[in-house]
Amino acid sequence: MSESVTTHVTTSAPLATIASLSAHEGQTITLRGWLYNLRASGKLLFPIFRDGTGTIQGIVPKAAVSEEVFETLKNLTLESSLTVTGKVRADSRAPSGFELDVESIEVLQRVPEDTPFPITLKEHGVDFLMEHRHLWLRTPRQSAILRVRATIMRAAAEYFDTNGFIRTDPPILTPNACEGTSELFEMDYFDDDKAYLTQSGQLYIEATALALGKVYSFGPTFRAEKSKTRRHLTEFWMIEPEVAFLELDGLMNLAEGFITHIVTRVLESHCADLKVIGKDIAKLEAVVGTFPRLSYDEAHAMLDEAYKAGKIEAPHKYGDDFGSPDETYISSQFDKPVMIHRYPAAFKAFYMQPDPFDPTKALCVDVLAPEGYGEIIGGSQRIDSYDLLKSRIEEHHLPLDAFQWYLDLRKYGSVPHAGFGMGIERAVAWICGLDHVRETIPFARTLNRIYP
RNA sequence: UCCUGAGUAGCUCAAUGGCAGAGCAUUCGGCUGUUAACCGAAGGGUUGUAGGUUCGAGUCCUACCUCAGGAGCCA
Repeated sequence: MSESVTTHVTTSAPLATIASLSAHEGQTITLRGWLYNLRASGKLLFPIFRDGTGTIQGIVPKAAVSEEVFETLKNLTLESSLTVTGKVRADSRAPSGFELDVESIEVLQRVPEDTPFPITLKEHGVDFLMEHRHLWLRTPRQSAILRVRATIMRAAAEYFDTNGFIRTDPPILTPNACEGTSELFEMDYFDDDKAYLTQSGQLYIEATALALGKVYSFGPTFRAEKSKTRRHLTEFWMIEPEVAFLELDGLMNLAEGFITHIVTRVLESHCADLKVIGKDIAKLEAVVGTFPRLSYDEAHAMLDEAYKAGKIEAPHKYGDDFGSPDETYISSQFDKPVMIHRYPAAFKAFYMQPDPFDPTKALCVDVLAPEGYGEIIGGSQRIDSYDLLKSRIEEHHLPLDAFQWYLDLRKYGSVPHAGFGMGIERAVAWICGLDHVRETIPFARTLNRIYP
């Protein structure tokens, strides 16, 4: 069983973090963290410590420390918590450029031998790793991903905050099934009522946009889709701007500036993390700038040519939505995100404004991430006519009384307005170059897993 | 919901229908510059579950369970 935790620290050396060690060269400092790995070569030990900011290798020659310190470290188990004091020394042999000449160590909690830390440095299967997600998070790659995620979320909010947007978060609990109940999580809401977890705050932020002009929301959303792919979670985070007096072209400019800002921020401070994760930084550097814009018709023509040239297996039928292989082909033709606009209105959401030049098309845009990561942004200009919106609600057999408040927005000073939503996890998967969105969030919720 | 694949030691995987194996992890021993260290040794098994075929099943058959990848749908 586990030994007791002691928190007293007997050293007088100043505390430091591993990420800041370059500023402490030649100094004796104390780190608080965990034992990440331990190699031994007779009377010389090479413990690797981690503290959440990085890892550092310690050097422990038997002759240089007390018998107690040497024996304690020699027999220490992986992921035991500790404080370690030593002198920071530059060393060209070290991956980070620095090593720690250990002077003393204090163990807070020693991991028992009979229950060793389950995540080893060797490979593991997906099921095992997800079952131990709470411990998997400690590995350098997973920690790096979460640091990049935090920057992406901060940069996303920052872009709107510094451009005159007001954050107005919509409710998580919603009263009615807006677009069909099959993909909604349902729950009891007192007495005889039902409530549903939100699958998008869009309708609500249309209301706040008409109150405040430029708004955005940022929070978790839920979809009970029985999707089992590398791009799907049942709970994911979405950031959604909504702007009064904005039309489709302006919306595409907004999306372009938004993504460019996020990528720029990640490149500014996460090259080391991206290297640990294994992402090709050059591919991210190519993203900054203007993005190609294709109409649905142009994208269809591109797929048509690709099929005739034998580059894709199945032909794309004009009038149908693009499938996953179609999107992958289109995005592979560019090294930047691609914006595809003006899809046929027939398979798009009821609230999308028709194109005045071709009412069979909707004024909408999807942004496809490079490298086959699929749709990261979906947005549109919204219908601003009361009569048109009402008839669309009826055509889609949606309950009119549930949308009365939404129709009110077209009754009291309606204006053109537009917005989009970006799924954070897909953006993180693309920017980090991950195989699956389950690694982009601390605890992924998927079709088959809700533990831990 | 549909299609495909996989379940064997704590983990990752081997094993023509014929003795249950390896690497890593753990424990013990060795090694003063290791980078997933290395070398030697030990312990560790209800082969996903239930039935069936067979002299004999991890292996073949049936059903079920779990997981993974994909399709559809979506961010």
